[in-house]
Amino acid sequence: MDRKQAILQAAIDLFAEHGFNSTSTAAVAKKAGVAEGLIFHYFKTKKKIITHILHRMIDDYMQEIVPLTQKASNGLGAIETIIRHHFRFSQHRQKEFVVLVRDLPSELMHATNADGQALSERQGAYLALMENCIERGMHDGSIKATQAPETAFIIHGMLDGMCRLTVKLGSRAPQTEQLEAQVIDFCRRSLAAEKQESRGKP
Amino acid sequence: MDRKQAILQAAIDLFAEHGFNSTSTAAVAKKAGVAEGLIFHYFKTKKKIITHILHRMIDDYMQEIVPLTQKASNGLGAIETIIRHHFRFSQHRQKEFVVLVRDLPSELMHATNADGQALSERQGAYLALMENCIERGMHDGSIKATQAPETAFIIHGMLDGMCRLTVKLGSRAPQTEQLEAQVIDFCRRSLAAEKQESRGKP
Amino acid sequence: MDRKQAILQAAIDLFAEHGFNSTSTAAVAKKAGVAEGLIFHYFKTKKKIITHILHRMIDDYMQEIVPLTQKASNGLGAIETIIRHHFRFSQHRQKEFVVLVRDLPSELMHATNADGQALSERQGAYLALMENCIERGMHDGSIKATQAPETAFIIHGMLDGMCRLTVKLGSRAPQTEQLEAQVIDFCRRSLAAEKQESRGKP
Amino acid sequence: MDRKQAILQAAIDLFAEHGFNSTSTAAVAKKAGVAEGLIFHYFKTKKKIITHILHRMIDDYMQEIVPLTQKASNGLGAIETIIRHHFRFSQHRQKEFVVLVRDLPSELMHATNADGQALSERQGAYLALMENCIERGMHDGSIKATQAPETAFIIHGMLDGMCRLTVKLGSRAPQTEQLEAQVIDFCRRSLAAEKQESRGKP
DNA sequence: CATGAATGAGAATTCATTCAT
DNA sequence: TATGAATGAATTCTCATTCAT
Repeated sequence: MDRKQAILQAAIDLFAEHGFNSTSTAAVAKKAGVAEGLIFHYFKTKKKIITHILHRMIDDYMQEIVPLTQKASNGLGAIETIIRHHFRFSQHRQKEFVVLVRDLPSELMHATNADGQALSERQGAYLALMENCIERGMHDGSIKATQAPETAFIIHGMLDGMCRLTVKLGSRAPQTEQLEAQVIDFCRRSLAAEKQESRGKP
Repeated sequence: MDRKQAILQAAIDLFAEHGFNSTSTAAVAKKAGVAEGLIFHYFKTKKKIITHILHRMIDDYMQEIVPLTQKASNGLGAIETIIRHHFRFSQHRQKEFVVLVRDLPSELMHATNADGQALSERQGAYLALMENCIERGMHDGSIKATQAPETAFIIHGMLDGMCRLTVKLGSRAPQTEQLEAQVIDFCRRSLAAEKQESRGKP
Repeated sequence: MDRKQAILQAAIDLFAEHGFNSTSTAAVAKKAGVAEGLIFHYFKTKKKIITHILHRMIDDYMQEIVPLTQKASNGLGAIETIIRHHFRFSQHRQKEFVVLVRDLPSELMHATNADGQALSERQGAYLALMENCIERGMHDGSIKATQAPETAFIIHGMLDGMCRLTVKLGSRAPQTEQLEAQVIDFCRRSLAAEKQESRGKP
Repeated sequence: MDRKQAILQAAIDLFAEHGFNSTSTAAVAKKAGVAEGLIFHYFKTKKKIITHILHRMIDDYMQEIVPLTQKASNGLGAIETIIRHHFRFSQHRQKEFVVLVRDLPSELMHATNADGQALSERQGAYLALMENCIERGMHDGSIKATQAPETAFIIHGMLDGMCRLTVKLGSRAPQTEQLEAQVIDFCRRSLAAEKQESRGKP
């Protein structure tokens, strides 16, 4: 009902399908059923439409994930929680996620403007969260000794990269459920601390 | 000297710096020191410039990596080789790699056109190579039992995703050398088969 | 005053003088005193400008001619009416007529696109009207027995061809009034049924 | 074999199919199997290709038709000969004829340049020939009293206009043979002098 | 005679954005 | 808040023509 929401939804649909650059504000207006001028009344520029979408999504993501990691029993569990949540979220808000992986880098993330900086910060917050979980795991003994920043970088890259691959490959990408299980297994094996008591014992 | 190469080099530089969409053919021509028309004389369309660049790079990549994996002593070693080669190659042909991770997905990989399809195929070939190495590792006992396609997808996603993150984060990304070591360790731990001596014991 | 009409008028003038292909949209905009973009705001493509002009003219033509033929006392009179109206109309809307005979065939009438098809249909309607008049004349005894489609084709070709010749020859073409009289005479002699007094005699 | 002829033939084919303006010299060169530069070696400009084609065709036309009209038994027969020859010629050299009716007027016949003038002259010669035949017919009693220039204009327009209509309508145009018979009948009835003595006599 | 690389002047379109209503 | 006419700069691409080889 809200015209502003109609614009946002139309933008998400079109950006996901054709990409940010290939979607004109005229097309968004038409799909939303409003005059083109109204878009600029609400958002000032075209770029601010997509940054609005992405900010909102990332904020929602973080707001959900932070308490979840806190509830996790230990650091390794928190990482697993992050992965599980990532899959659930990227399913649930699929189109917005496609917008994110399609168009984030191309020209938005040049930290020269305020919007780019805001996105950079959120990116950094996400990496920091993961680092914290890893460090927590090293303290509580669930995660083996490792370099937290690099490891966070690896896992973040993995999740992001798989999203892009999924978009690229379309139907030729693996099934989500099986993939999720494999990813958790893959990371668990890498991260889990050795259970030393079993070795030492006769 | 060769005008065609000059155009390609200018395109790589500019696409890497500003992105494909934000680079005009006029800018490429100017940087290459040729008339704009010459670009179309050689490449017909703007899109064909970038696909030419990417095809060439991916072909070089594959031509190098395939023999290297064959020389590896076992499947796990082959995967390690792929990862090492990936880091070396992405350093060596940095700008082209940036072009790849910035702009590949956005509108090029819609398999509706011939160029998009060619890129899809190469993508598939790369995944297939990785799958083969994983299966080889499962046969020779170096890699634990796992689902090859999903695992290949994970590692491919990881390598690709880290490249993008590197571009996004710029100087805030981890050092390449340390990252490479961590990635290899991360994957080895996940993939390596359990040591068999424990099993053999009574 | 109306910007759209200004564009149309400028287009008619320029298309008539230089031909469709040799007239740039920039020239039309300049002559109309509007920004070039406005042309595309209203007409989407350059081709649609000319098809709009021609559709409008042909529709006006048909709307005028159909009732006139109905008022004619017999079939032969209807044909004469068509010819007279043709001359009047082509004088009155001279420039549009020049656009029609200059540029209609070249690339517009390829029935591959919607615009071309619409023009084709109108062409067909005009031929059908003439055929009807001829058949009507054969029924009411004013026109001799003949093949209506071929005869319609001949007269249509004649009117169209003379227009083109007029454009080509410029001042060396015959005077309109004398030509009109001659054309009517030419067609009357061809079409008129034999005088009946010889039949009526004992 | 002759490269020049190959260029001409390729040009005729392409101009007939796509029109003069929509055919690039590159396309002509490709179809002719020669380098683009060679076209300009032989013809200097693109326009001169089409004028060469049309001049040659019109000259051939006139060279054939003049002796034929001289052989005709009277003026009316000469006109019939012209019409018959027109149909035969336009069948025999169909593609060149299509080039003529498609593209002649649009921009070539501006008598501002030498080529345009040459075409104008040939046009005039053709009209003069027809006028002569009509006057001859009026002298020898085969053609009724009429204005020769206007009548020549009508018949020329008719033949030209039907050609264009044929191109426009494609398969929906009448069959050539039936059309030819009708056209001759149409013109004969208009032109033929009344045979008054035969009626009056017992 | 023959090539085809190279040019550069347009051409049609697109589109984000502004602004009067 | 809402419209959509209007702008004008930018963009990709076309193409006849030239020229060194």
